[in-house]
Amino acid sequence: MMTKITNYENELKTKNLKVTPQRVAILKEIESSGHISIEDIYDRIKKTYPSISLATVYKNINTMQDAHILRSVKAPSQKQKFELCDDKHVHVSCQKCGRLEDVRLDMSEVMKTCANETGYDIYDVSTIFIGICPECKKELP
Amino acid sequence: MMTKITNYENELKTKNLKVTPQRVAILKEIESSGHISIEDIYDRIKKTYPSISLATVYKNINTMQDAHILRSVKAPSQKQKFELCDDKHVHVSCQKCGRLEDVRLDMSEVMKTCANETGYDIYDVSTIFIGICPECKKELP
DNA sequence: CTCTGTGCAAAGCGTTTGCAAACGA
DNA sequence: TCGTTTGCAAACGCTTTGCACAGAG
Repeated sequence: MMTKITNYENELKTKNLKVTPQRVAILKEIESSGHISIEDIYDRIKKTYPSISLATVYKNINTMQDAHILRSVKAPSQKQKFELCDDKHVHVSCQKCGRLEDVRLDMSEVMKTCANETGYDIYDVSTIFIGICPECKKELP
Repeated sequence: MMTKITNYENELKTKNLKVTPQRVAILKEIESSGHISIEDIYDRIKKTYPSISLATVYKNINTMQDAHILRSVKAPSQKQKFELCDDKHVHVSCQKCGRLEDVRLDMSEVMKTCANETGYDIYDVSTIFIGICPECKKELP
């Protein structure tokens, strides 16, 4: 079975990016959390890699976004978070507690409809459902 | 026929917000443009209302967002923009030229599916399709 | 009259940049 | 070795805040 490290290495090499411990650490944090903010990535990596700089995290997030390895998710009134591009899913955000969850929901039909209506070539879609999660519902009047 | 001004007044009064010329001007700019950034709102209003302050625009955008009169739209690698909450539509963004367009596309079925799968009460959805617009397609290899 | 909203200037914060040293290929 | 990446510190730009005054209800 292929290890994750090897996958990250291939992913980076394919895009002509060098494989550095910082980049691998960032990708590991993003994968293990699903979606995570820059500050949280930095805080977590610093525990095992104290010399890493916040600027390095920023630079790498930008580089890897440009290379379509990562993408950003932004729920209303929350920090930008990042996730791996190969995760095909939508998001649901609780307006009350702020949690952000992944939902396996196929958007390919809607993408086709949008392409037909607009004449655009559609190759991605970012979807965030806004609502109240089951836990918060219990606590409401 | 009811004027727009009256609508804005009612909208604000219903939410216990005072009707000020600044707020009405902001709402007018957002409505006429569909979606617009804070800086653009400020620049346009200043032409007819030179004394308005950027801080006032920020404060009002936040207040009216909290009151669910406005909502924000954020396409990847672009500034936050704002639109009226009563506009039910999705967005399509061209990755090449950056334009953002509205698309009348009904998401209510997808919202139901999401609610069923997650147990959330879903009351809104933010959708941005990413692609290449017809004009930019012509210029590509 | 009272409380909310406005304008200004300053502070705050997240993000980017420039540069020399370190590192990957 | 050569081009890329890192870390640091300073700079930047967007957003928020505090306060005195003005304005809406």
